[in-house]
Amino acid sequence: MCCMGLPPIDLAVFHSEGYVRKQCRITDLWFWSTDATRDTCGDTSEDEYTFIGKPLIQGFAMRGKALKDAMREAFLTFFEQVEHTRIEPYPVLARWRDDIHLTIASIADFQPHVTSGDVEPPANPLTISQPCIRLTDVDAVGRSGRHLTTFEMMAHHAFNRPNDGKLYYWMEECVQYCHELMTSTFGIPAGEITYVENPWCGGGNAGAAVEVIVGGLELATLVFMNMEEHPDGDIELKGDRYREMPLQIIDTGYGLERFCWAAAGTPTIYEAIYPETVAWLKDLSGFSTISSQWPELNLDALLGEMSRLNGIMNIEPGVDAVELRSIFLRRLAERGISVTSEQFTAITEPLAKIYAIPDHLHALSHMLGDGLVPSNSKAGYLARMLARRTLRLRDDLGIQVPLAELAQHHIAVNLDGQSMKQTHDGLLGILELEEERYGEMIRKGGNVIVTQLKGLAKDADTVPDETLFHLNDSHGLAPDMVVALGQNAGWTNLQIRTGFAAEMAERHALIAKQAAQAVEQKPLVETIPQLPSTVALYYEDVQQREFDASVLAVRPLVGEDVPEGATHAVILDKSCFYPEGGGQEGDYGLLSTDSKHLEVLDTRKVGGHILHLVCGTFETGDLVHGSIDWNRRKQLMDHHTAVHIVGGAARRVLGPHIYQAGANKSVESGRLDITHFNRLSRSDLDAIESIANEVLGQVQRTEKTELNRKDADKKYGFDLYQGGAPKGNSIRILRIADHDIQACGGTHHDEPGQIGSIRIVRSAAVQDGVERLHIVAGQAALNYARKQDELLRKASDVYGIPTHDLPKTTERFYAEWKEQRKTIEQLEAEIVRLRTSGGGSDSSEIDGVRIVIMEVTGDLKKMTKMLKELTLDANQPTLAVLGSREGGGKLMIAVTEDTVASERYDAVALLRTIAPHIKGGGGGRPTLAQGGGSYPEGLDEALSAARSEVGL
RNA sequence: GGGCGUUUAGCUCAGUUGGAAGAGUGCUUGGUUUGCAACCAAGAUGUCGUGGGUUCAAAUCCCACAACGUCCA
Repeated sequence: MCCMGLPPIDLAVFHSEGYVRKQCRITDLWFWSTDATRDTCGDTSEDEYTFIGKPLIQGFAMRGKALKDAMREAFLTFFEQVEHTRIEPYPVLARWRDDIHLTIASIADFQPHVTSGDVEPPANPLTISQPCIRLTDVDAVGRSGRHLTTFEMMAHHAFNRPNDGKLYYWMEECVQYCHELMTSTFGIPAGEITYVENPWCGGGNAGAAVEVIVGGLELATLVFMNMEEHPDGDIELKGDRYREMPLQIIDTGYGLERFCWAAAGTPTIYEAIYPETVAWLKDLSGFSTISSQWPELNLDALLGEMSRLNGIMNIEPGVDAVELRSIFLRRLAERGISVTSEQFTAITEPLAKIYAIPDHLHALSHMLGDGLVPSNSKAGYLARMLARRTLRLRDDLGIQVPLAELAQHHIAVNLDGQSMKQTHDGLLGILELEEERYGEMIRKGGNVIVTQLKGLAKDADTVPDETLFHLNDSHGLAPDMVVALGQNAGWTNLQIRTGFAAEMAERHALIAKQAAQAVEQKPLVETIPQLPSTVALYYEDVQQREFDASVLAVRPLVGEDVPEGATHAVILDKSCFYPEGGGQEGDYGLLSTDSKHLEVLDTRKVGGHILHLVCGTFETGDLVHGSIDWNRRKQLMDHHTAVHIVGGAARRVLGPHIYQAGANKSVESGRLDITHFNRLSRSDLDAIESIANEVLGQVQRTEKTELNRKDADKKYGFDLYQGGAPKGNSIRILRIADHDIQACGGTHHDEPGQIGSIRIVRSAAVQDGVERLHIVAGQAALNYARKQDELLRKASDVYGIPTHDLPKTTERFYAEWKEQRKTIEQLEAEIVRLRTSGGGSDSSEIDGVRIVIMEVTGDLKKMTKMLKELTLDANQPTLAVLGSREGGGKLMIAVTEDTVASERYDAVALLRTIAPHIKGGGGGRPTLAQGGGSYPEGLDEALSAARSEVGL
């Protein structure tokens, strides 16, 4: 993280408050402290937490939600008093971004468009308390005493543009605000604060930064982001080159929960922010009875020391648990806390789980509250992972409370009054479903484990690594679950090999790294010269079909993804050809001059230019007349507007979590992918379809407006970006009454009624948590209906019945077919019996073995049935040779097992001798051989060869 | 977005090297029992997910599709 090479941060505020600049003897970082003798920066392996049992922030006696609320309010109020505008937090699902799923910091709200300078911030300067979720340290939550997956980042931001004379404040004022907040609002003595200079870089940006350390805990970071990565940059940091950027951003982050902890002085952060849930879970899990076994043990002292130790020990992930325990025991003993290994385990293990649960519930409630649907990919997977972790923690603790009930309790206590997009019942319903699916996984897992372990000796003590990897990756069974379930199933000595967890994590990291290598796509044309952007006529009038324009450039096509026959891209000064985008396919049509007509095979967009893909060229400066294939365009518009209407209808029928996960509109049909936690039934589809068609009649006109992003966000929120995050500052918004409002660059009908009708043909699961609706509208709907009719007609014509009798008749035919097939099999067997039992020419006997050599009809399957009749009766030792002329000739030979017949005859050897007569081969077991050939005419010879072979 | 797995009787699942589709449970009938549970005996139930391919022969090998599940980004 550290990038050296920046000048010292020497501010007047430091000097006036009595701070001196020193270098840390452990980290080498420069820091400011009022204590001239201090030689560590405050955040090192030698700086212990000093606030545990001795709160450093005064005046906040409450705990839990009340503490967080008070702390947040104090922070925001302070910055409002110094001219910052308070803004509402953004969702934890970062739907305005396509590079991250979750909001990981307050600055994430303003990336990438505000931080790049393209979009105005909602206020400037501003203050916010942004709920964030980071899952990278999920393993440490509960164990370390301080890690959280979900936290609020309190912040003050300023976006300066010194070139435009817009300078709000920079380092000096920023640190001054911070210092005043810490010392006056929160009453922290200046001597307890160290300001550490530690430059920051990440995500293509960099800048000087100051960490604010209080009592060994980093409470805040102040970043002065003023550089961006650039190959020609004149500042080198950590091997990358940076240059100054026009925007200079104050990016701060104050950890709300850490402030709460420093104010409460509790042994761990969890007791400060989730005291009710922790107490409840202790109760439910019977923790108090465990800890009361040892009345001589001071639990608070133990936990406090644990947190202090955790704070200074940088525990690498994957450190062996046994080793870690011995380190802790040794160091606790050094501090005068005597605890046995048994006591340590009995107390810390359940407690770590109790602490993690409210944290996970908090993150989960935020995510689901924002309308996320759990699934097995993308952001949904993160929610499922948290839900399953919580369930396992709960099960490990032996708590028998449904997940939904835990969440309900958590929300009532910790998230009261929080506005959520998802309904309360919807959220609990999703959790019930998740618990059901988890239970199902465990149940199936038991079977899978037994099957996988079958080859393993019952007294084995380890499971092969490959088996553990496989069970984890393919069946979701974590190694410790495998061991536990395996022990129940009889492998009582099983244990997890030391160091296995770390190896599995490494292996996953390696796989992820390999997968990260992106495939670069070749551009459509080599270069586009400096030209004005093409004027898009289709926005002014979606009905316009013809236009005149002049040719600005013609470029040969080089990309691979071009329509067949297209050789060149024509760029015009204006066009009403819609280029492929937003899931809507490009227009086709014609470009012509007086002497030349070129068919437009597809239309694309590169930058601000519309590329008409044609076979042939024009001269630059030619005046062309363009006309679009209107039937195609009309159909594409039908589907596009219909997709929006169906999306709105689905939201009304299924709930607020319905979000567009993708869409495509072609001439044949429209496709809409929506997020939902269950498969859709036909009656769901019917309900959506009905509402969609009602909208066609009710909404007279669609409303198309263009807003800048700041106003669009404010007016409509982030549901606008269902079709993906748009790039520019200007956003086109399509509003279909209150039914559906989206940012969309496609072409849409002014009057929805022009679509005619909408049919939802079917739904398919494109991935877990995402349903794909296939939609036909307008002419395509009519075509679809006709095609369906035709299918029905053709099917019923086969039977010669009216179409409404089709289901009944088909059912009857199928039942009869099954029955008759059975009868035929029985009859065939009967024929064989008759031909062989009567002692006819097909059957004879040699020394107590019945010999049956005969030609039959049928394939190998039927012949097998016949052979069964002949050779399965041990009381009648038999050698049977059957031949058929089907499919090039088939031969099958069987002898009754474990009888004199099988002793005397070898079916495979006999087959090999006679098969050449039908020019074939085959094989099998000594009691059953089968083969085939390519010369059915030789069957008679083959059978007589068999006769002479056995001596008939 | 990438990886992996599963799909066989109503249900839960076996099926080894490609060579005669199985078990447990449930079901039907009969027996035993005061009744239930249990037990004994006999029996029925299969588009081996769908569609192609390889092969004399495919539940098994290959390809595509579908449904379901799972790990990771």
